[in-house]
Amino acid sequence: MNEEPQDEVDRLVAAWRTERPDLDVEPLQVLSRVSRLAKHLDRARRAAFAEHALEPWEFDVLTALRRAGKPYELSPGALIRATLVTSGTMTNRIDRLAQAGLVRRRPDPEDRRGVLVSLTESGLARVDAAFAGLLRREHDLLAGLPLTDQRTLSALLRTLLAPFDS
Amino acid sequence: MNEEPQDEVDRLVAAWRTERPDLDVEPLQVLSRVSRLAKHLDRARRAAFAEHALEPWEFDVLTALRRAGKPYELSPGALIRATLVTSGTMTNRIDRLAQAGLVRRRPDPEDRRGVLVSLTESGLARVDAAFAGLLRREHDLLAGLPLTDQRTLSALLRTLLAPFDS
DNA sequence: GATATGTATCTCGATGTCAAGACAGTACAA
DNA sequence: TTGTACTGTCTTGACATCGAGATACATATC
Repeated sequence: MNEEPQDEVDRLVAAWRTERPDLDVEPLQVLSRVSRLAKHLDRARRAAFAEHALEPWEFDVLTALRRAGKPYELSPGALIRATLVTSGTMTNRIDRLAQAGLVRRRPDPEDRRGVLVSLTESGLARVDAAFAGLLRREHDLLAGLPLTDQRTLSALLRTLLAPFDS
Repeated sequence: MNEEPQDEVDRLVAAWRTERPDLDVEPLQVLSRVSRLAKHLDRARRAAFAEHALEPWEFDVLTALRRAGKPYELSPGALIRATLVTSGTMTNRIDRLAQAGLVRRRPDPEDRRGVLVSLTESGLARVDAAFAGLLRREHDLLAGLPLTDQRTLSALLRTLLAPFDS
């Protein structure tokens, strides 16, 4: 009845079942794996971006602008919603990206409280190169999973994610 | 052929397909969802622990010790491997947990380079209470997913995770 | 038993993040 | 048109993390 552990979470769950047999630790099977996998993915992404001299936080902001399409321009507020960081963090990020010449800021002509942030030529080139590299790496990470399984997986994850994004 | 977007990742993927139709962005369907879900989970965990006056990083260390079973004692190296942080971070965490009276340090009698960290009475009580609370919350987060789907999901995630943990 | 290599932990400086709050401008209702 | 609540952005201070390097001890090889 007891399977061989195949990853750290199997070992973690087995340990809890020994220590706290009174608790239902089934949720960990899913959620601990999500957290641990995300941590590993962060590291892999960091390595992928290093080839293009980009930090993950820089990439996050630049891709949000890139996805917006021409003229690659969004407000700080829109960037905050896209990246799930606080406003203080975003101000700081935009400052440093502007200093690096990857984005530029201009006042929003329609709202005098507002600002608009856009990609520079250099920012556009860098994010396009880094994104292609990232996709190659991510493709390799998923190589062990048939496409039908990937589809199943993303559908199940979507169900969990939807309540947060609504 | 185009489905309605149901979460942020659906929108993100659709945007990429418009902007970069030359790239295969299928990997994002899985991996972006993992990252985004992990970010939301971090927030939910933070809220759950706040009820027990614990930070997530404190919980991570305390549960690793708790899972080890009596006498709830591990080396800093073992804690590093369990939590995926660097040695400098772990030293700092142990310092603060010791100061808070939740763990204690003693020299390893078998290796004079080493140290052993163990839960105090107070640390044990706190981690047990917080863990039970966390499981309740995580159970609720998964309530929308039938158990068979949860099993499918964890099996697929395990496949992705196994290479990292080997 | 001397030397070289490896392991365990800690120290230190730099950095990115968050939370709370300040401030300017907008929207809406009385 | 005046007040009130709200929105968008930025500032500040505290803090957890990382990476590189230092130190002490252990292990292997000759």
